[in-house]
Amino acid sequence: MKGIRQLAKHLDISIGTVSRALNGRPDVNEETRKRVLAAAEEIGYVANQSGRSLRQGTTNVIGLMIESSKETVENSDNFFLGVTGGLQSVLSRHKLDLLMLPCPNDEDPHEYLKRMVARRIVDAMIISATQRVDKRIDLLIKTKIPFVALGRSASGGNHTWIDLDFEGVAACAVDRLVSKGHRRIAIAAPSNDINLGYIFVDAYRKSLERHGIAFDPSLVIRVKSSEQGGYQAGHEILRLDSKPTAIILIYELMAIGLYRRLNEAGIVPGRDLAVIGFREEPRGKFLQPSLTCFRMSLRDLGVELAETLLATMPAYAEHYPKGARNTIWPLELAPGESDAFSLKA
Amino acid sequence: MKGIRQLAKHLDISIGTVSRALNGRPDVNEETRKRVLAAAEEIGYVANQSGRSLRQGTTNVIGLMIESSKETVENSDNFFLGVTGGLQSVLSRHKLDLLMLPCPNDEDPHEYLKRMVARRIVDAMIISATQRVDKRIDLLIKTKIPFVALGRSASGGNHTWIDLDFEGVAACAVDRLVSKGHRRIAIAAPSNDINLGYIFVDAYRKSLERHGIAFDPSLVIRVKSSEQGGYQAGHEILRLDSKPTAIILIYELMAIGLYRRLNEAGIVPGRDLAVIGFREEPRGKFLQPSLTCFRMSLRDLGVELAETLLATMPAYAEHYPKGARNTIWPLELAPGESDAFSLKA
DNA sequence: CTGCCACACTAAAACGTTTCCGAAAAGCCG
DNA sequence: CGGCTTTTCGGAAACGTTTTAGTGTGGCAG
Repeated sequence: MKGIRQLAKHLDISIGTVSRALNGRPDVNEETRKRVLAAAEEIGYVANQSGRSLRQGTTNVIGLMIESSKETVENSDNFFLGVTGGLQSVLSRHKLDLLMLPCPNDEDPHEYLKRMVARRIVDAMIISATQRVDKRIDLLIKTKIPFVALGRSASGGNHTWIDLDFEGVAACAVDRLVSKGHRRIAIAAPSNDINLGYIFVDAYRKSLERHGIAFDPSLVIRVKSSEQGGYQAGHEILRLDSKPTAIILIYELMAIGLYRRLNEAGIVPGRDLAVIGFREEPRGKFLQPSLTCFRMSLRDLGVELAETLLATMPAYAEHYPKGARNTIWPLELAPGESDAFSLKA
Repeated sequence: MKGIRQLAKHLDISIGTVSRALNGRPDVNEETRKRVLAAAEEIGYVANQSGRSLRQGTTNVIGLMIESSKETVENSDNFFLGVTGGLQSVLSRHKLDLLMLPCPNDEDPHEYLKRMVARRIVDAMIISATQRVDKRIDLLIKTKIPFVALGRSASGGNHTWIDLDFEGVAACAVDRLVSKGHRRIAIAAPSNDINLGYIFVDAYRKSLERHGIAFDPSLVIRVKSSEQGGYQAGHEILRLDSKPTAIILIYELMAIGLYRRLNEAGIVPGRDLAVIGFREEPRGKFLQPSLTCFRMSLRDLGVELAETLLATMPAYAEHYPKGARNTIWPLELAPGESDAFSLKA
């Protein structure tokens, strides 16, 4: 005999009472509840999740879908591991566990998600790397599974999402550089296919125009968000007839490759070319020159994500008043040496 | 009506037959099987995992436990995301799915694993960051759950593990530096509390002695495996009376901080001090000077992990003959500029 | 004293699936 | 044609839990 039955037998109580005692139901004598809890602890009983979720239709598990494609791996750095800390701190308060679902890179994310959802292994989902138009969102809406997307998307009506403040970052970077006298400002970003690439460059363009600076397409360098991409960006810049005096990187790791390429050409970043990165990692300030970039707390983002998600789950919504369905997550400027010089005076 | 019942009704067949058809059992007419498969596809039926695993006692899910503590996050970089690719490529052949279980950093890993195991949500486990003596291993052995540990451990008798070839790397690095005329070789590693720190430094010491070089404790710099740690290591070196001519880093990111500190002191890495890193990342070769370090395929490691794990699972062992229970994973030297100079002649 | 209610508990149904067992049909052999 | 095996399927039990409905107390108000 196993499971709750064994526990019940051992206590000479019906299994129903044991279950209610364990789950904190009101109609059980406090005295017996204590006995049950003690016995459970002693025997080491933990409810079998399959049985429980079969009956309840709920699993107490939140899924976080991530993509493990090579591209993503290189770029995401420890983004997700950082975010999980914040996620867990909120979820654990509700006895919810977090499961990361890494989509195989040879499988269609949509199909993978479909399978995971059909299995009924999670109560709610967080999906990341949302595309401009993303079938996964329609799927989740159709199956009525609570979810929140990390990354804005145009599809599926008004679902809940959180995204980084790319516009704010681009605007702030441009403003800062312009105030130091820069007029020719390059930007390194991925292609427009990736939502982020589109948004970032668009915001950059608008900011330039706000300062009355004409948008020059040749200053938009489309490269991958990696060291390799940074190196390549440096390469592209050097080939321009009319070289920029500053460059904005969409990802902080790119600075490593950029620095390398510049050094090879005898150009000193932070003196001959101003550089601003995007998301600060510990390494940003150890580069030479240290990188001016934008700082954010991955943990806080995780907390926000979790709270937003819980607000969409009927069983938990009461504690988390439904705020804005769409959140723009701010980043803070962390000045470094890489753009310290001024062209003025 | 839902689930398999609906499907059976729709086909006017008993649910037992539907189930057997779906699961590829032999005692079902090929004709009816086709009908069932077609109908399932059309309706979009996927077996409810709770019901299935309750009955079968199996979940078709492999758990990969990772720790999301701050320290780990900073150090692991994309180690796990890289490994999952290889893991999945093997597991998916057996219709097994991979689940990452990120242990909250405020919870005891042992307790967390205990909870996850008790839930019966995974059929087997991969645990990482194993300690020198690790309670989790005893737990897994006691509960008879197939598992493989990423990282050697002394506890629990002879369980299965895979670990990187720290001895080989340390020996190779020392040999290389000595052959270039270096005699005072420093090493930056975490404390002996962490298994890795102990093994690495021990292998380093033995290699030195093999060359008849006396082990000098003052050349062992105990720091964290991060940019910050690298910076600090540089700081420590500069304070030594008798300075080393070379340094071995246990982690490639440390080079960024080390370079920074050296540059601040006017010391040029790769000319005044030879530097060898550990695991190569894309960024290693973009550093200035590019870092000599050791290369490995995270994906291949994932494949090896998966195959080793499957060999320990009775249901799959037939395809994966039980080889060595303990595997030392080799790394390959990738020469760079950081140790290119020679002290000889 | 009677009716009512709250309390604490038991018994049993239900969740969705797989699998065991048996039975019907069909084919084969003598 | 009778007995045998093989093929194919249906019925029902089983997995471990939660939850509903019901049962028997005892207290309390009328």
